[in-house]
Amino acid sequence: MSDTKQKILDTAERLFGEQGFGAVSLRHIIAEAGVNLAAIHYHFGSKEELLLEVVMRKVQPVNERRLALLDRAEAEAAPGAPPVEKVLEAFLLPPALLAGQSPDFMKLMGRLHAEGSATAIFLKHFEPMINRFREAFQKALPDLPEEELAWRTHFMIGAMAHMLTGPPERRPATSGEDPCRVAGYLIAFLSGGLRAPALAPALVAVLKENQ
Amino acid sequence: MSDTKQKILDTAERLFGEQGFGAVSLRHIIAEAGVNLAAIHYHFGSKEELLLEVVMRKVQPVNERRLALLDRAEAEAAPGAPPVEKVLEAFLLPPALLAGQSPDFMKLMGRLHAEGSATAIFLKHFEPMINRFREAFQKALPDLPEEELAWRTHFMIGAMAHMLTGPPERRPATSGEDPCRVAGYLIAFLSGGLRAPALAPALVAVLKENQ
DNA sequence: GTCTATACTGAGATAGAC
DNA sequence: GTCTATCTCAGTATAGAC
Repeated sequence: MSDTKQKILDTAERLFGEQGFGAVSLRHIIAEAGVNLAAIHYHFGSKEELLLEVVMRKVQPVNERRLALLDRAEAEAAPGAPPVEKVLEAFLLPPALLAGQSPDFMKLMGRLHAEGSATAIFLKHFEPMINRFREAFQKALPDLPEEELAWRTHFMIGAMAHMLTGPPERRPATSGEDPCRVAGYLIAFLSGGLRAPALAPALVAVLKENQ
Repeated sequence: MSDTKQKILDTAERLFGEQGFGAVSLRHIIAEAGVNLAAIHYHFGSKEELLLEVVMRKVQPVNERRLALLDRAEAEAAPGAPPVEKVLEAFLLPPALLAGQSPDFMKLMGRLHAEGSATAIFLKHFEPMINRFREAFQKALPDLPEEELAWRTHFMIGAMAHMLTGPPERRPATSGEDPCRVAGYLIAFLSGGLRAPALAPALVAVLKENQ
């Protein structure tokens, strides 16, 4: 990779992390990086795509670590399947540790997560990993209807994303601000949710009455 | 409220809903509303604050309905406290119904939710309601340590927000696309999570080893 | 293939007349 | 309260030097 491209990525990562995506203009970045404005568009095409590369550079190792932990859990549980808790651990621990190290960076993730524009590219990078985990959850919860498992996975991602990228002023205080402790809270919570009995038709009826 | 202000709010709500916040310029809005550009800054101060008012106008009734349902659940359970499921129902059903009616609008909520800037004002409007619900959850789950309950509430809000405002292409398919059914899935999931046993210290130790 | 200089279009914001 | 005119600054596009 060229030196210019490298400098742009490093500077953008720092400035985006410190001040947020919207607050940092391309002209701020080129001033600090000592490069030309057009170099950004030459190497990345647009500000959005620059952000995407900045984020992906840090997220890739997290996803690799997730898969490695899942591999290990499956090897340990063979010939059976690992329990929900172990799958959750593999999925949640790597990003929780990253969040503990660089909270600023996670705010950027939150932006990408909330934006529609980058979703397609985002999904492409995550899909192989997500699919591996979906299978693992299905094996750990064989009795749950498929549609309900899909929704529970959706809820899980929401809870995780909010924990990782949510605004700091809304985060509860934690003894020691220990990322492992918070990850533990989340694993306990999610395993309870994933293991809950499937939705009873009676509840849907009650909800319809109240609407 | 002046006619100009009303026209701006109505037009902004429609355009933001149809095309998203970033894609709609103030100049689009004034063209369709037939008002002057400066009128927006006179009445709202900035584009961000306009969005905030647009959103709040629709969210206020939802919060009122939440409190009314909680009141009713508490009256029915007196002299005891309502179970977690009933509290969740009061909290989740009103926004789920709104999301079913106007999915476009919920994407705007997602933006506010993800942005740091509006958080303070956002919080001020939600705090009284959130506090009422926090108390209700505490009464329904008297054995859970306070710190852990705070985190579980945080996770709950993340799961709800992701269900309501998440990108449509990531939402699982649902039989009949019934908002009550999805709300039911969420209530079943969250009551399992909230009722889960408190975090075991052993789990934290295991996580620390793997880090 | 890389990078620089410069120009273009459209955004949100504002001062001051009415 | 409302409008005109104007300002500043953003992201983007292109022509051409190395």
